[in-house]
Amino acid sequence: MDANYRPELIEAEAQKQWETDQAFRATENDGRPKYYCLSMFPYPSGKLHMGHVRNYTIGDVLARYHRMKDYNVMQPMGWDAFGLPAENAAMANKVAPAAWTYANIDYMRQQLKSLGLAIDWSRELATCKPDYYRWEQWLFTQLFEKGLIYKKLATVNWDPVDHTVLANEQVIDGCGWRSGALVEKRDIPMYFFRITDYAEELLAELDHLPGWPERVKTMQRNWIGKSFGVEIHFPLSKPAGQDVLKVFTTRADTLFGATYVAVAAEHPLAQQAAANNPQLAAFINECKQGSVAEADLATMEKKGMDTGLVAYHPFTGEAVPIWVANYVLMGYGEGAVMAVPAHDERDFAFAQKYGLPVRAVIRPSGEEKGVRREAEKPDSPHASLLTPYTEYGVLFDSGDFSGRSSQDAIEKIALVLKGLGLGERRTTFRLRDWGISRQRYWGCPIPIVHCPSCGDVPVPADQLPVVLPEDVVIDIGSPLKKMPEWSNCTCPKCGGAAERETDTMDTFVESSWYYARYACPDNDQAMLDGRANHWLPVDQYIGGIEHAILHLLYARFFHKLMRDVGLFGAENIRSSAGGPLPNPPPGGEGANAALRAPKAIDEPFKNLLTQGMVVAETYYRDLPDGKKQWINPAEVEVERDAKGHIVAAKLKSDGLPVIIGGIEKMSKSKNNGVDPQALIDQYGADTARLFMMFAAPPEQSLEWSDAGVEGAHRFLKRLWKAVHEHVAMGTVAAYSGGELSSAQQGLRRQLHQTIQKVSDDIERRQQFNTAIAAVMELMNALARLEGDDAVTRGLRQEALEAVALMLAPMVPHICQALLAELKPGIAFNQAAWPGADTSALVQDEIELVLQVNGKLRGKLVVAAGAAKKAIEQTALASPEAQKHMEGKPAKKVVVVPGRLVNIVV
RNA sequence: GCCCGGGUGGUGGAAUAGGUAGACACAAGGGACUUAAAAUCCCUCGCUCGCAAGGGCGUACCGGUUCGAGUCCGGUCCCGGGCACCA
Repeated sequence: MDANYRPELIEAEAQKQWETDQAFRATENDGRPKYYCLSMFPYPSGKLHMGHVRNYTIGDVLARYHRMKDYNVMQPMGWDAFGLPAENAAMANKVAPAAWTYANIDYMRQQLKSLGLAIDWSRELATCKPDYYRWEQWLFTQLFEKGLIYKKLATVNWDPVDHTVLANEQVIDGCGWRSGALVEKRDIPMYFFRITDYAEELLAELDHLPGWPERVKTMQRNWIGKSFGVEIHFPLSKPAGQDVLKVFTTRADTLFGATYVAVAAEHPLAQQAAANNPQLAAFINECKQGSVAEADLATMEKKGMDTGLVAYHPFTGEAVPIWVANYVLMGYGEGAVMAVPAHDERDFAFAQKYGLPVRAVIRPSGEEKGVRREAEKPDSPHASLLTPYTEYGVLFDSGDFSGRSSQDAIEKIALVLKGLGLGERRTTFRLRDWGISRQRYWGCPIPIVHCPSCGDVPVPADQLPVVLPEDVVIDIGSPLKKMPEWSNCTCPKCGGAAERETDTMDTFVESSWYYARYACPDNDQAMLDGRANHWLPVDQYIGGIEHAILHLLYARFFHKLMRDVGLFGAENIRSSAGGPLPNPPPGGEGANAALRAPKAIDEPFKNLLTQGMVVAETYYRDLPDGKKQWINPAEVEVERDAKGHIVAAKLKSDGLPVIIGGIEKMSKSKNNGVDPQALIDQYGADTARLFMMFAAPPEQSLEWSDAGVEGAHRFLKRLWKAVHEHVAMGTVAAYSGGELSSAQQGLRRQLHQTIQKVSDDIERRQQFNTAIAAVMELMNALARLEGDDAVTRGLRQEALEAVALMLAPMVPHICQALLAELKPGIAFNQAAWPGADTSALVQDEIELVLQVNGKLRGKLVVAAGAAKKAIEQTALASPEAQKHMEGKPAKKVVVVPGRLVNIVV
């Protein structure tokens, strides 16, 4: 055995062996229980970043741990290969997106391999390859036939200079990132998935996902946003051209406080009023400026204008003005809201700004009386209302409904409105249908042919895939729209001249089903086969918390779509290409979960671990053109104050100051990434893995610092040295029984406690930093164990074997090498996880904490099985207790078994 | 703006069901070894009063519940994630 730890040698050797042995290949015909461990696949952006290293190490620890626990583990890897960055890179470097992407994949695959991940590479897939997206197109045509996909107008960011649609991230302060032009909203036709048909099920199934973090489920619930409200019709006068103006509200109890109605700029009423009102037309035009992102809409200044039209209150018949407001969105509900300034923050601010009346109709209910400000008293003049009262309460000034509670009034008002034909109860969802059309090139072509006589015709299965041409030149806009040789075709239905759809799909579509395709990536006859039934659901999914809503919701939705197309049924073993579909379930798509397949197949991810982000300090300098030059932390030297806080920073190369930009997620745009390759090259993969797992628990965000890496590396060196020194004295069998001194007994107890803790930390808590800390403590204790007698050496052998096994999921290369020295001939990949010897855990005396009035005053040693009463006596008699009780009698004595005694005087 | 998290020593973090706050590391300081340095090993290390023994304070801030609160409840501030075309 080499006296020195040489990661570059042992890692290369171990990886080579795993590759020749095909050690991580997963097969279905295996008697053991399956464990499908999946980390979110990477976008091939160029090289791995720290977030990847963290994500894949976490996944690998869990995969390797379960492998040692005798599960049939499948851990695949692939590439989320379509997307915007490839087009940007193409423009910047004059390379085709495909070539750029494939080169990145090759580089990053080699990087992943150098991390020593237990991946079954035979299942690798890339979403930009026709043999993958072909099935996405096939599913699209199936859903299209079933009516689960439809076309409608949707609003996008339009760059009027570049004549192109911009992604939200390409809009900076309302302007196009390249052209700098003021962005406009524009309506274009797009295809939509009817995710709202599944809203009920997507919501309800969250209650059956105990393996998901509560916060993710909460976020999804809020996103789906089921709300019970009332649709209210405000009658219109004849010139308005319509009979009623429909609004939706969850607060029908405030109806008598409605003092105006606000409609979206795109609302037909607004359009109509603008026809002979140039000022209004100008305002509506102004509303068209800016991005479509909700964060921008919600934070912009609330503006509005009176249309001059009025609607009539459904109960009082009073005329209320109709305003156009930029905060009302056409896409939500009816594109119109009733405004109740007295009981809604936003309406209140708007009314204040434009001098609209405020009419209070809800006051706090009895028990809360007197808590509220004077201004909210029912008899105070409305003008003095300082803040709106937005809680539920009791109605007043509300006709027959006065005196009712809010909840009661909502029911009653809905009922009366219904009787009048002026509204009814309605359940709505915040969730909107998923628009998937993208006016971009580097994505999966939408398999639709536009025929002048047949309309939108899905491409038949035998003509799939619609292949995306890869040899193209990119400038602004999609080249597909300028390639008649690609888009001209014949109609599959009538054979006449037709044109292909030139939009591609949202890249979230590819990532919504890749987890299933890993089961059978080689099947060229069907999207999925029986192997998907074997492996699904994913037992453990690991990925960034930033995917908590969109990706995870879309993947859940797709799972249900695939189920309802019959891909998980018994019949899915036959070719699904071109085959007949099972009948759609009766009564709509979302309504009949009970009629469907067993629960297990309703959700794709059984357990979810959301890792926090890897963040780092950012630094920049302002450039003369107003832009920022971001500087990598590696090029910056920081100055700290006496307390260690960063006070100033300067560039190493010129010594001049740079601006500290705060801590942010590592990203290319902020140039604050730390290249993991340098770390791996210098210290080896095991050090990188160990540091990543030790620095923070997986769910927390991890602030990067180079300093800790050294420590991780030193620990591995100490571990290597400890094994080397032990092995150099000759082989010895692990301790298996016999008399032990109390120090030996103590060490052996710690060893088996550590085994217990590490198992629990990895399996249940998924908190690897404390598992590693426990092993470090054990190693520190082992270093203090003196003696070279046979028993001590046997004990050391037992401990070192266990340490090598316990650390194997985190640092597999070194553990394989150490185990080979400790137990020559052992097959590392068949090594089993160690079990704790419970007989070693027994203690006959335990230490308790002694408190007087909740303050720590001393310690007590009592027999392990001592009765509460006896412990109480011992505690009261102890000198520490006597001293701090100052002669006063004990009012109460709290004994927490195994923990503490608290004497209250 | 809305939804979801987080805030503990100089730093990363620990405290798992309300029960010893600071495990394990990093950095720093001191020492040993060395001609010297690196490496390695040993010691100190929340703040504060005290020669010491031993006190007091302390988990962003304010208040509450409890014998006991980093942990639970109410409010405030700050930081991060998401907001439907970044992935």
